[in-house]
Amino acid sequence: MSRMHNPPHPGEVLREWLPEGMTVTEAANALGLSRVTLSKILNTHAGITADTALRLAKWLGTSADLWIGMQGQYDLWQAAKKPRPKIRPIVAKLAA
Amino acid sequence: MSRMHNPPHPGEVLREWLPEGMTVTEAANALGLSRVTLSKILNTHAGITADTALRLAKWLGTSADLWIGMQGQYDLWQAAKKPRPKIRPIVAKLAA
DNA sequence: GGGAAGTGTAAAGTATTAATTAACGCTTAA
DNA sequence: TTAAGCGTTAATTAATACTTTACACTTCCC
Repeated sequence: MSRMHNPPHPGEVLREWLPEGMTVTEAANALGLSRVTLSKILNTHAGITADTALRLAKWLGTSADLWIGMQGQYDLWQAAKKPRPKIRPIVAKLAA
Repeated sequence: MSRMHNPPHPGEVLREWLPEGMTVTEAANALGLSRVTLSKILNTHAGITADTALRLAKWLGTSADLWIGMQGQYDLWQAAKKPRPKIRPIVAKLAA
């Protein structure tokens, strides 16, 4: 089902992965990103791209999937908040 | 693990969900998208956004997750093909 | 033959978003 | 007081999705 309400922004989660005492500047350098870009992500002002997910995976030893999946959940949740035209289900699913 | 090599573009998969005989034009109308946009998706010339995933979910009775996840896998695979600076793992994970 | 419908694609325009570098003001620690 | 780190803004560049309009092509049907 993959239910989840109000999934966290990936940046919040990434925060928890940064080793104690590591500066944002250091992390940005390690990832080959600018300090501004990483700061934006960590403060939920930018999202994680496929490219960034791959960098995080290499750096942290996680799957890239983890990050891209998290971003997807977040995006879906945000998009669901916005108005959208009513869409009629293609067929009334008749089970019985 | 979520391993997958060469994951299909979501548009290819969407193709299979369209009922026999339904025209692209009809499907686009049902989804509230322009014909051009849907055609691009089906021909793998555009991706599926969170908004589009929600429309597909409503229309087809699937989860939105399915589509956004598929797009994520596709994006990751494409991104992985491109060059990226070498990134040193943060710590050599010493298990023993 | 000739029209109508459906399709793929291209072009032009709008909007969003991620990325960069440079710069500013703030806080904290030496 | 200086230096480092941080968050944030601004200006720029680059993608990408989406729209409408338009064109060329095929297929089907009279």
